[in-house]
Amino acid sequence: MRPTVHDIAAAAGVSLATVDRVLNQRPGVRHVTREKVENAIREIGYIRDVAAANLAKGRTYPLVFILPASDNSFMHGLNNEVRAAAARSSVERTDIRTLEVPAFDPAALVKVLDELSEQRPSGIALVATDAPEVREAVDRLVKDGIPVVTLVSDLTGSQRHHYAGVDNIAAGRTAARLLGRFLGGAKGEIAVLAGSMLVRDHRERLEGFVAVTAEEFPSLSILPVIEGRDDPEMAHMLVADALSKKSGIIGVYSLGAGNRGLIRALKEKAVDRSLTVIAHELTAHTRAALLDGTIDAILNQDAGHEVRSAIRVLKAKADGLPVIAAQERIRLDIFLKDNLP
Amino acid sequence: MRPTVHDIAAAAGVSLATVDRVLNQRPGVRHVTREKVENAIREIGYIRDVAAANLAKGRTYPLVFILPASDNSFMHGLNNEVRAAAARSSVERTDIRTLEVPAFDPAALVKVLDELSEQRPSGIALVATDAPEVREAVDRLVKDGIPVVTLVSDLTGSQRHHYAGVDNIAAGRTAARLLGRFLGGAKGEIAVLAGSMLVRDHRERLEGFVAVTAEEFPSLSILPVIEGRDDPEMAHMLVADALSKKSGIIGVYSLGAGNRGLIRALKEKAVDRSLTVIAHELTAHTRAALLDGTIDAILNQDAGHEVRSAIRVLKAKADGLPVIAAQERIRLDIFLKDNLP
DNA sequence: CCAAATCTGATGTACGTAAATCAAAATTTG
DNA sequence: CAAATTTTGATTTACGTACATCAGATTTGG
Repeated sequence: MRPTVHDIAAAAGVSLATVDRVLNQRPGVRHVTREKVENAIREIGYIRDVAAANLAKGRTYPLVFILPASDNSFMHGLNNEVRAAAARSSVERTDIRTLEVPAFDPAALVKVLDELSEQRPSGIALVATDAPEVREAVDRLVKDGIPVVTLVSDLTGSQRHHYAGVDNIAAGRTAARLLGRFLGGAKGEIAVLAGSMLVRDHRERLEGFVAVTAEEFPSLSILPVIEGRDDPEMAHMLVADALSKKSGIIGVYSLGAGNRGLIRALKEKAVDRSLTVIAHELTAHTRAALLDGTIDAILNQDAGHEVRSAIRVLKAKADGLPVIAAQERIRLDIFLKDNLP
Repeated sequence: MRPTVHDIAAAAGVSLATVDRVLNQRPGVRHVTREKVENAIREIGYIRDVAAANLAKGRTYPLVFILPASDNSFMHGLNNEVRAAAARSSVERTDIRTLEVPAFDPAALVKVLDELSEQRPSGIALVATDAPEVREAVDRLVKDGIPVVTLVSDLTGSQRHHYAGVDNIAAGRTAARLLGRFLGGAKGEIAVLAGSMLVRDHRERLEGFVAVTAEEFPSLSILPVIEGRDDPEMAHMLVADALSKKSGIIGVYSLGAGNRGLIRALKEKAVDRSLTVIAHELTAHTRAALLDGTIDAILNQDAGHEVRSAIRVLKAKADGLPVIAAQERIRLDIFLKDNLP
């Protein structure tokens, strides 16, 4: 049988009330007594029954998700997953609130973060915009003892407790190797479509992609990055233009959102050419394009896993509990035609 | 606030005791009264607080994992993950026992399953051997109300509640497409190394592999399957032999275990040839081979996820709770050099 | 219509922890 | 050394559910 608070009291030779004071760091316990209790806890290997504790406390975990107000499939999907998690709130004792902030706007994000520090939620998950002032705001929250996890896009150098997202450098490298291998040593140009070089995840994907292409596939040359702002219309225009002008393009890497426009451009301009195309994020559009052969592979991060992982980690941190690292690692999904979910 | 049993009692105009009798399907409630209570439950949207219920019951979930006594890295890994889960037992209220049965031995498996039906554990997870008598034994357990999930290898046609493993046909198809694309239209022979055609997962992988190769890469011809019994020594011998005799081999698909032997054979016999190799299961050996270029891609199923998923599902089924389907889907990991964990 | 059988209500205890109250003991301070 | 202060103990209630007991009510069969 698992030891209880009573066992601690007996082992330490103190009363239940004192054990409670120590466990919940309430004042009114002499240093020596506190140590006696702490030793007893260690010796008998007591683990707090979180379920019982939460029941007694009537505890819920107020969590806040801060998402960018971007109008693309991926962010919609992410939003849906947060909503789905919120629907499970009563069972999971969470109370999830979503805040939308303008995309690519560090100041707005900082403002929201600072306001949250007043309300002291049990935890905060945010899609980070990579800027020094955001880093500082996050560090302030962490210093205040509020668990913070970054979602999808990390904030390197900050004190955030955890990052629930994929390794974007690895993603870019993987894309490069897939593209290189699929092209089988052919010589030609590669077009790269990104959202914006101002977001860290896109920069990292590009970095990885360029590195592996240069190292291992020297016959491929990467054209200057096309920045489509994750906007289908813009992506369509820019890609169509590039395909018209450059006849040497044999491959495309789309590392951001706005793939709807890319796919349209490919269908218009490249029916006769056999381009090899790798894109990010599995959506209805990219899925169809993968199935009809317009796209050759899709790299994906599972928004549902990211959201659930963020919640698990935030709850664990709020309770000072350990997390299962392997479980919280967000994997890069590689989809070919054959292994679509 | 979330409704409680008291709210049901008030809403239905009955006593707490009657509500309890209905909720826990105890006898002594007239049909009309039962319906009144059930309606109230539905109307106020009552959800049982599982944590409180488990606390009151002092409930633990005795779970049994039945694993084949195979001496390969994957099964060792699976075993370790079960042990790791068992170590978390006190926190998760589980009581996990592992039973080892001889591999590929339906009779032994059936015997164990039938014995378990006496002990009535909260749930059973098994690596299924594909045979009619096993199917029947599983169906008997399910009929008895014991939750059963298959692990790694499914038991199609049985009544098992869930399968915690990858889609092996999709895995085979994916391997074929990767291999075909990596080979870029070259003409030649493909060697396939399997454990045994008596296990369903291997059969399915082969089936998927053959289908896609035939459909989409007609320039590749698949040699008769080499059955290495998941044994490194045997695999080494057979593969070395094949490589010596067949100079037309340009690719290898290893769909089972025993990759240690395969890798050794490749290093001995194919240093001068540029073979494209795809293997299953990420182990220390295959990882090293991927990094040094001996293997080009690894398809993997994450044993840790499979075990944790099986536990979650078994607990949920034992409580009659729903599962998050997307969360329990075991994904096929594709590893290249660049996205290794 | 009455006894027997069946159903329902009222009540109390338990699970492991949190949190509060009040009394008693120990310690510190003047 | 007494008073003030701090520390500790004892006890109670609560969280939401499970489960048992016993008394009272209702229904059923003869």
